[in-house]
Amino acid sequence: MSVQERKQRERAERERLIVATARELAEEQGWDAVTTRRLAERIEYSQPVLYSHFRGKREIIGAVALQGAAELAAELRGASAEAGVGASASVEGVRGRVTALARAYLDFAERNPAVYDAMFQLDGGLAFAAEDTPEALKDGFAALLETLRDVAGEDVEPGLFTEVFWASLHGLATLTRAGRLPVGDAERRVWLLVSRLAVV
Amino acid sequence: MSVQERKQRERAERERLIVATARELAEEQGWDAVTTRRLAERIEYSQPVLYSHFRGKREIIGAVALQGAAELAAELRGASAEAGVGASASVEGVRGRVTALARAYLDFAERNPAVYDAMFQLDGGLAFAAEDTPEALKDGFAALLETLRDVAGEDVEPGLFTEVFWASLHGLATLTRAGRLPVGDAERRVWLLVSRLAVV
DNA sequence: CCCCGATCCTAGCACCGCTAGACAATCGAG
DNA sequence: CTCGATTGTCTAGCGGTGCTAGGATCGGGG
Repeated sequence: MSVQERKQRERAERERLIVATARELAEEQGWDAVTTRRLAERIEYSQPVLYSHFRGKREIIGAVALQGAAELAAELRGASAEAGVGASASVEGVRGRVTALARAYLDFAERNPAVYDAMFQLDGGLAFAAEDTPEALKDGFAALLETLRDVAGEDVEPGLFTEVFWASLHGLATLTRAGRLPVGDAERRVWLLVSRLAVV
Repeated sequence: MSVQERKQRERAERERLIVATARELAEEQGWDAVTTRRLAERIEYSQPVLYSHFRGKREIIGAVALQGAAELAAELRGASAEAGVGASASVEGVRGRVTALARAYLDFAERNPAVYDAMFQLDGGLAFAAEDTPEALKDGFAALLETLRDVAGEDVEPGLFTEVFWASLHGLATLTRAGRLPVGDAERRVWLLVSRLAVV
């Protein structure tokens, strides 16, 4: 049955190709340019093969979103850990980790605008805050929670605090990218957000 | 020249009808359902008539967005003023006004999801944070600023503070409406945001 | 070796935003 | 009052979209 295994491998490889190509195309020219025709042409197959892997365009967007969520979670953990070496429990140490976390989040959104759109602006058909939420999304939230739980304050649930902090970051990310906020003051906005919301 | 004036009035009336119908249709069935064909059918004209009033669909979305911005600004001022009667300069008074402002903002987004999308999620072809930003949008920001300037704190520019506060509200609004946040805790999130960000 | 099932593509559906050009209604001049 | 010009509106169509039915083709198993 080795031949079937090979086919399965090739099929999985092609699926990765589809997702990667969709992401590339979206980052290059925006999601509007990601049509099933163009996508099919780039992977050098006809349109219908897309539908043998995904139920439709929404599911392709969803796949990109999932991939992005995993990357975002990893980057958030990396940034927090890197900022946490040395003075870990001190006031400056904790605040430094939170600042690094916020910066990493906004940085990700700026460097991967199309992926960020797939995750939060477009309809990728993904469930949130429900029991059938994909693991990668829950893990992204968890990555935030791990650092933010230390600055939620005595009287506030860490989960609730994380939601609010996340929403603030999300607002900054989207409004900045849409040109709704002046570009120069990004760092000052992060400082303000962290210094007010985080309790150390 | 009364006949020309009448025609001009009728034309302006039809333009209002287009915008109002687009808004209705969007609130009823979402912006995806607002196609030029359906919109034309509802106003009982043919498609090309739309293009004699607007450059394209984007401009129609933009018109709905502007209308929404004016309404939002009015509601924000109303909520702040209503909460400000009586104890205006006290600590509880100021915080009450800010809380009312935040609630009014989130309430507007929840009651008018399609209009909110037109303002901030969709491309209505509107400029932001630039010199040619439409008056209604600048006025919306000003409505926030009027109340928030009192809680920015000594060391923080009111404009910067308003940007951050606004971004937080925007994040809460969009994530809530996309089902990305649990529905029950909205009030607690507002309380947390106000009590941490606002300095009294 | 040949058949049959899996795999892929061609062709097409209904819809989209938008526009050219035909047609009708209305206005102003003689 | 008539007639040409202007204004306004509609029909029809273009190139594009997401998606799918049905036929061709290719390769493994009996």
